Amino acid sequence: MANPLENRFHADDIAQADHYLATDPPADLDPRVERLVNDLIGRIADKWTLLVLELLEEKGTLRFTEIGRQVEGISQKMLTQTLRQMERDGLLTRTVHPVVPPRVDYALTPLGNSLSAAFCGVWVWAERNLETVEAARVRFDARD
Amino acid sequence: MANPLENRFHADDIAQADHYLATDPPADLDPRVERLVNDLIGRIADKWTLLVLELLEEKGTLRFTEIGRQVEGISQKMLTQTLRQMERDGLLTRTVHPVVPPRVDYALTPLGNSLSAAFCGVWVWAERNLETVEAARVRFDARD
DNA sequence: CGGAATCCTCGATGATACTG
DNA sequence: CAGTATCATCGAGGATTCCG
Repeated sequence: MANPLENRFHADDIAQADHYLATDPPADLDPRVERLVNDLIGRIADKWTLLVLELLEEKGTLRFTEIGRQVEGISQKMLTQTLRQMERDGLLTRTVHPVVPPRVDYALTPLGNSLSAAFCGVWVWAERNLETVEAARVRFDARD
Repeated sequence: MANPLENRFHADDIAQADHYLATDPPADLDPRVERLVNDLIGRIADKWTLLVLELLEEKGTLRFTEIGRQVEGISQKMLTQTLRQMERDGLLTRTVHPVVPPRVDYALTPLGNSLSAAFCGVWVWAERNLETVEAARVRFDARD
C-alpha cells in the first residue's frame, strides 16, 4: 500500500501519520494489517454508516426515530444494524433512558468524530467533482 | 467549500467542522446535490473500487491481469465491472494496444488521483485506529 | 418508542464456458 | 490476454409482525 500521504492533507494529527507511514517498508505492509485495514474500510464504507456518521456529526445527539427519519430510505432493520455495528466499533455511544416511553440517544464518540473528519476530504471531493463525473459519464455513454 | 488539502482540522476539534459546515445553507443543501453526492459516495465507496484506486495510485500503469492478480480475491467479472465503471466515471483511462496477445493498460486520470488523495485521510485513520476499533469490538462482545 | 424475530425476495456476485 | 455471455446461488436487505 502506497503512502497515501505524499500529498499534504492537513489534519494536524494526521500529519503525524505522515511521518508514521514514511517509516514503513517501501513495498507493501504486513499482510495482516492490510487485511484488517481492508476489513475496516469495508465496514465503514457502506452507505448507511456513512450517512449516519455525517448526520450525527452535524446534529450531535439524536434519538433512534429521529435518525430513522433523517436518513432517507433506511429501513428500521438496517438502522438498528448500522447503529449496533457502529457502537461495537466504538464510533458512537448508545444511551438508554429508563423512562416510558423508552428513549435512546445516540451520539458520536471522539473516535467517531475523528472518522467523520477523515471522511471530510471525500465529501468535499464528491461535491466539487460531481459535475465532472456526470460529464464523464455522458461522454462515455455517448461513445459507440 | 474549502479544499480538503488546505483545510485544517483536528480530530478532537470537530466544533470547527461544525463551523465549516455552517458556511453552507443553514438547513440542508440542495436535495439534488445531496442525492448526487450520496450516489457518488455509494459508487466509489465499494470495496473493489477503493482497492483498485489505491493499487493504481501506487503502481501507476497496470495491465488487466496484473490488477486481477494484485487485488486479492476479486473475480474477473467484478474486475471488469469495476474497471468499466471507473472508466465511465473518468477515474481511469483504458488503453488498448493492437497487438497479439492483446494488451490493455489501465492508469488513473488526474481525477482518479484526486479521489485517491481525498481518501487518504480515511486510510490513515483506518491504519491509526485499527487497534482501537479491535479493542472496542472485544469490549462490546464481552458485555452480557 | 425502540427494538427483536420471522419470512421472503431480488440483485449482486461467483463459477463456468466461450471468443477475438 | 482480455474480455463477454450465461447460469446459478446466496445473503443483504425490505416488509411485516410482535413485544417490553
